[in-house]
Parts: sequence; C-alpha cells; structure tokens
Amino acid sequence: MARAATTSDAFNAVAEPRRRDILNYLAMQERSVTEIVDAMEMEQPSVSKHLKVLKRVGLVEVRREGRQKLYKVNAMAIRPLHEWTSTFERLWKHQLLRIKERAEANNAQKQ
Amino acid sequence: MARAATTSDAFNAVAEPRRRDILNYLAMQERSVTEIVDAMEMEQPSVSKHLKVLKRVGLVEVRREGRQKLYKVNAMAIRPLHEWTSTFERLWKHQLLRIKERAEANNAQKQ
DNA sequence: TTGACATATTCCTATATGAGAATATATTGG
DNA sequence: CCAATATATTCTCATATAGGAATATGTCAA
Repeated sequence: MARAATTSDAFNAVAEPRRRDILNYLAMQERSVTEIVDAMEMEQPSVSKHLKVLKRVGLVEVRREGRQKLYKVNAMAIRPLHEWTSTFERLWKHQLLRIKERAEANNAQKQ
Repeated sequence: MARAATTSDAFNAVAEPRRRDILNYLAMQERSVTEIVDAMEMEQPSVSKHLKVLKRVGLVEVRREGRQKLYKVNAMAIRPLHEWTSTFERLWKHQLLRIKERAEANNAQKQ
C-alpha cells in the first residue's frame, strides 16, 4: 500500500505546506482563484489543483460570481485536527510546568 | 516534485492514521515496541518504521531499558499543529454561533 | 457569435511512500 | 560464547503524488 491519498481526510490535505498557505490566506476573506494565484505566487493550475483537494475534504467552499469562482475556508473542517491536537495539550502544559519549575529551582540555588 | 517527505515535519508525519494511533496510545504512558505492536495489531517492522518517522520529526523520544526501547510522546512537537488550527478557531465559533442563531429564530417562528 | 478573461483538466515524470517478507543488529542470561 | 528476546533495516512493489506544460472548459461583453 502507498501513502494515503491527500484527499482522504483533512490531516492529509493540510500536510502540504502550499495548501496551508492557501487556507491561511482564505482565513482573512473569500477570494477568487486569480487573487490566490497572485498572493501565493504559484502557477494557476497548481492553485486550482490544490483547491480541488481542499474542496474534496471540505476545507473550502466555492461559489460562482460571474466568471470568477470565490473560495472561502470552511473552518469546521479544521476542528477535527484541533480536537486531536488538544488531547495532548495536558501533556505539553505539564512539560512546560516542569521546565519552569526547574528554572526556578536553578535560580534559587544561585541566590 | 513529489509529495513532501513524511519526515519533513509534524504535519506530514501525523497525516498517516497509524502514526496518530501510535501517538494516541503513547499519550497514556511510555511503552515498549512490543507493547505497541500488541496494542495496535500491526507487524513489528511496521511499528518500528512508523516510530522512526515519529522520532525523526521529534514527536516521540526513546530510551533504552535493557533489551527494550521505551518510546514516549514529546507533546511539545504537537503544539505547532495546535497553534495552526487555533488560527481558525474564531471562524468556526462564528459559524457555530450563526447556526445556533438560525435555529433559535426558527424555533421562535414556530411558537 | 466571437474574443477575452477565468478556471479546470490532462499528460508527463521524478519521487516517496507503506506494507510484507526476509534478514540484520543489539542486548541479556546462562 | 550461545541462545533467546527485542528492535531495526533492507528489499520489492503498487500507488499517489506536485509541478510544469499544454490544453480544455466556462462565462461574460459587445
């Protein structure tokens, strides 16, 4: 078996940095493909292909406006990623706490 | 250019579902490779290869204990994912609020 | 209808994968 | 040292890319 398809879920789709760039850009507001192309400094076909992947996994939505197509983020589709990472939040906070404690103990010893 | 290497960053590493499974399992506590193999119901070489990827991007840490190697999560490496997804939190909360408002308006009309 | 603009698709290729099978390496007890 | 246990590596193969180039499709204005 090869690697899971980029379109298999949001995790795979956002693994590609260019697609995260596009999502970051769209987070501000809805944009046409040309606007994305100009902002990202990517070839238009590349942008279209990335948008296709993002649309497939529900990370963006499109609507037509004249000859343009306006893409916007569907933030809800990012939630599963956020929730998954949140399960580890307790762990890294614990880690940070220990680092802080160690630093303070170190400081106290120097006094 | 092909897809970015799974070892290029945490985003790519956790795109693979089996690796997320392993991280979830390790979130509870440090475990040996054999324990992971038994829990995940995967072949031992597969587990070792996945652990190699996770280690490469800093998502896990290892220490030897006799003939065993004990792996544990390094939660800090998951933070970048969490922070990136957090950027969109405002957006989906806004989305949820609008859904709620619409539901309430709908309810009021039925009264 | 035609031309111009906007977006999408197809074809190509180098490349990296994940699983499975086989094998190698490392560590300990006796 | 040897045998047993624990883990890692190598090899092969089917598969899915991402980007570039070329082209197709869609939509409006005149």
